[in-house]
Amino acid sequence: MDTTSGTTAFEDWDGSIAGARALQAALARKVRLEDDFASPPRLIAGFDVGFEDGGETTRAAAVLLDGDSAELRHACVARVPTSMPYVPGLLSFRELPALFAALALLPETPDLVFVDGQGIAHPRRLGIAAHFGVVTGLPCIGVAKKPLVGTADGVLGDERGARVPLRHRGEQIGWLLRSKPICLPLVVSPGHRVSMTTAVEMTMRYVGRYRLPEPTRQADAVASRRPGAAPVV
DNA sequence: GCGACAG
DNA sequence: ATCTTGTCGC
Repeated sequence: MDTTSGTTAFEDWDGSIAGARALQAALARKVRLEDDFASPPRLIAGFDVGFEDGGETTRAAAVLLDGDSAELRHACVARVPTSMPYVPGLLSFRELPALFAALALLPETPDLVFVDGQGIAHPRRLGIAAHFGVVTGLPCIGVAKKPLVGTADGVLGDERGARVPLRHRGEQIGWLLRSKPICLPLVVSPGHRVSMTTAVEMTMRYVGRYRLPEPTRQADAVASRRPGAAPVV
């Protein structure tokens, strides 16, 4: 895949909002929800996006962590001109170009990827994590801080690891996961080549002492330029 | 028609 | 997402 143009994922897109929704519906059919990745993963990755210049520049962070120890192995940042405004439901059209640029900077291909945002927990089942997975072919999991659509199927427990299905139009599209006591639950959903059950289990597997799982937390720190973030190479 | 709405 | 200080408490 050519990750330099920044438009690779949208070759069939006519540029319209209706066209974007149609493309999502078509790509959603290519999402695979069966586990299909090296398990246990040897190398995992985290992706997140931030902005500069009042939004004119999109900054994407990609980090690589050891799949066993969760130790940080690599961190990089890519910058691309922002090409679209934020439209609820069409986030991937705004942020994917930067994510592809960041992916191209990684020295190795991860076995499993965590993206900040929804997987299939989306109106047309193609949140940014699912879109990224289908286009790159990489196993992906979406970890969002709040839901876009869907309602909790039951009452979420207070203890660490408690989870409840997130449903939409009669089907489970993800989970509400209490990764840490007292904190608001995370919204976890499969993106591509990962099952519903494995999506939550892998997420909890990499949750340390913070609300976000390490891959996403590290990428978030780099993308948001927080002090203490991993030095970018 | 009204309200909601990942980042 | 981003703009921003202090403050309360598991």
